[in-house]
Amino acid sequence: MSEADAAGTRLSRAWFARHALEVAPALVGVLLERRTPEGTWVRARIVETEAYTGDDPSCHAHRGRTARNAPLFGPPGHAYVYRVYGVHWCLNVATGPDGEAQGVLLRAAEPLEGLEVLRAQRGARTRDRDLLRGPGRLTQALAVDGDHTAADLCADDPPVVLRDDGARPAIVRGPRVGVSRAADWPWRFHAEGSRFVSRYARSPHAPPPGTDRDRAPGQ
DNA sequence: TCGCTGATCATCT
DNA sequence: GATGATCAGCGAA
Repeated sequence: MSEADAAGTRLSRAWFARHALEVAPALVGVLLERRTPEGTWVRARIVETEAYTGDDPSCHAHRGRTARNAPLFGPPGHAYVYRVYGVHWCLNVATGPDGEAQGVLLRAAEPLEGLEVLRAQRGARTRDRDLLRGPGRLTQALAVDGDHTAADLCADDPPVVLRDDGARPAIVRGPRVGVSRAADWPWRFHAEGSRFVSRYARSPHAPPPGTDRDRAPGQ
């Protein structure tokens, strides 16, 4: 299947120029596509996302703009890729108005096409369920790394294509995974019943549930 | 399937 | 110098 054969419409910059809490659930069910160097396509359906904003103590941009987090400030629709634990990469998409720090982390996806390509990246023995289950696994399988930060995903030939084919899975909302601050904010969204959603793990550094002093604003 | 542990380094204080 | 928006591998249940 070529890009021209793909059903649905690519997500526009205007689509991303909304609040992260609106974009994050809307991204669940969206197609995530990556063209290999050989010209074949890998396709997956996003099943899990998390929202981050500058008001949020766990957001990288909470303390202001730095060289690393600059892509989070926009323009919307640009990638923010960062290294975590010195080992893995995480892929975000900037959202909200240009100049405001907001983004959505892509945490997990269900592989649809090009499974052999994903296995080549992740290891031949990797179970299908684990190919894209988790933000670090997702970037490894799709060969996304720091070279892609600040890339415009709404451009003509982006490294990663986001496409809406009309799928509207039921969405579950809950606390985010692995964050040590604002751990109780229900800013994680995932497809109900999906086997490809990452396992929920509260950060070992997070305070006990219910003790966060900051409450999620307006939610 | 769950819980635990070490790996490993860019970024920021 | 401390700290993670994580993962693989292991043993236990």
